[in-house]
Amino acid sequence: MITKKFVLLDIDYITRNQEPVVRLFGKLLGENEEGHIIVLDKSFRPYIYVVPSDPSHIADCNIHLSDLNLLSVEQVSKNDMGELKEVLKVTFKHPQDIPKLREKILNLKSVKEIREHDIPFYRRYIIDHGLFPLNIVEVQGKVLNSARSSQRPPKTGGPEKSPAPKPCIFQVEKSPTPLESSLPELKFLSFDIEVYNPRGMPQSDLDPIIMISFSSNQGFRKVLSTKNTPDSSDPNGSPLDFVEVVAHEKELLEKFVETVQSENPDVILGYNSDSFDFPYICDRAAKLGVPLKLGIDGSSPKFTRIGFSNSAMIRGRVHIDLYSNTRRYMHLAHHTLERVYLELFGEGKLDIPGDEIHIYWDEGGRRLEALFHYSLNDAVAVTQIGERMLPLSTELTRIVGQPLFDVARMSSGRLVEWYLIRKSFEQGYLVPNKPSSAQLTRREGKHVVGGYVKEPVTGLHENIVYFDFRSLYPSIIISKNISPDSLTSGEDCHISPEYGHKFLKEPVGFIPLAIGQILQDRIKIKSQMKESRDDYQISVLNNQQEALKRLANTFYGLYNHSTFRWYSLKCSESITAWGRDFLKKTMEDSEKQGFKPVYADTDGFFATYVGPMD
DNA sequence: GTGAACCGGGG
DNA sequence: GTGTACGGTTCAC
Repeated sequence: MITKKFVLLDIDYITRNQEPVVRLFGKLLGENEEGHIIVLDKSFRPYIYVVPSDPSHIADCNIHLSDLNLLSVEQVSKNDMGELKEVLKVTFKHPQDIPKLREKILNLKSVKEIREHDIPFYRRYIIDHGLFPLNIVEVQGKVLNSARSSQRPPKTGGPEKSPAPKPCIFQVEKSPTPLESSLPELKFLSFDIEVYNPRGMPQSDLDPIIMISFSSNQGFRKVLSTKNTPDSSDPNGSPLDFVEVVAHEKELLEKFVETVQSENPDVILGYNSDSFDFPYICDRAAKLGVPLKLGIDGSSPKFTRIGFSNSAMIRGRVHIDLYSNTRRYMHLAHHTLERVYLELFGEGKLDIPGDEIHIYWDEGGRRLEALFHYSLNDAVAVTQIGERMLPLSTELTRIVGQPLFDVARMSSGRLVEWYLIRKSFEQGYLVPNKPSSAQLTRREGKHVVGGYVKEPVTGLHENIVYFDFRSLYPSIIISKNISPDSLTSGEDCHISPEYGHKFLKEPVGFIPLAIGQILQDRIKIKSQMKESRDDYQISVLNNQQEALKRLANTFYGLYNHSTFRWYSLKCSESITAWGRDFLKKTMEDSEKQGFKPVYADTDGFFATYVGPMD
């Protein structure tokens, strides 16, 4: 058996002989290795948990299940909200059997509820195998094809470029194992398209793509264009060395594909590329008959629905639309590429008004040259923004353990949820179900009293100090053991102010345990940062601790998010009650120390220092 | 005031 | 795809 090591970039499954085959896509590591690997694993099957109506007659439940076309049913013990339960682990032949059969199973009289029936198969796979995307994975098995073919499509002119090696296809024979992780450098390629738009916003059935520009984090820069500036002796050359002229739009798209293949990036970056660039490219390529073999497996982009919008997936690579990141993490009124660039780098970006692009194009000469610069500049700006924003997403990926593609598109609440789903697996807990629409309506109707507000004392205050409580909420959850599985009606417990909700002192609840681990990891990383002398390592560690901080601070508030699987009104009310209690008590204490609070709102308060009282 | 509808960003 | 965002603002009554 051969061993291969790679960085896990992407995961999916395909169906072969009606059976699921998981594919792990990675960037190869190690001596004499380059390029990408596709690992095939045929050994994993989907499953759900079934909670019986009558635990003492769990065998009846098993009999009823045997009528369905299942692979196996097995009795297991799981912790459900602090209570140990005997449940059935029901294994199916194919992931798509689950939506087909779960209603039938739920409707069986002997079945009380079904759990973990909505975990996508690829996510289940990496959780159950202990794999983390962007970490190093080792597999043992055999190479199915290691073709290092140097064939390339017929040349259409332009500078010579070495083709990327074809991916190594590998059959797993032993379960993949994660290795000690360090983050290998990822190659990313940004791109941006320009479209001829005499009627305002372009329409993909009418308006051609005229330019595509590229920028990588390894210095590659290029603009492909279907028009040249006239002041060049060579009709195919250009006075600008980064411009490559092609004959027509079809060739432009073919060159686009070739460039992605030869640059062979791990990550593809765009700005609004989920809803503009990729849909537009796909429409034009379909119209002109250009195969968009952008994926590692030669596949074309696929669009997956996330909410009401689509996301473009390039299989085996990671396509990230930085617009979603800037909207999530930068609090600006607008998130145009120009505005975001200004905010991050403090300088303006070369800009051409969108509706004038066709004018610059038609006019040619200096105007066209400006358009070349503008287009390249956009791609370069995307690379720079990526270099600034991605480290947080890559570390969140390695902590939460979901693919970078998903992590880059998830709210921090969802990140926490997937972090907890993995923790549930590790600790033998059953994951709570997503709320039904009826539960959602009920939850949305309930409102929790917010934080304490002290109206500001008017006037100009000097010697202002701010007492910040935001970071205190995680500590409240831990110190009061606020967790749905800790709720009790017994004795010897933490009792929340105002509401009197009771929480067990022991054992540590599922959520407080998770937050505790996050905070401990963060402390450990911070001390490693102090010891390290390696700048790259320090920056990675810093991103890790930032990611952990983000996760820890997200927990507060989640108990009151209607879609959160661990939603709990009692937990939510108790946090704010203890929060108000702490805030008021600390304000009182501060007055004893010579401070005078002038304004307070939920997370903290402002005070002036007036000197010690006599 | 309140709930529904719309919008973002891209050329 | 073991699927269906989100939060802020404006609109219509």
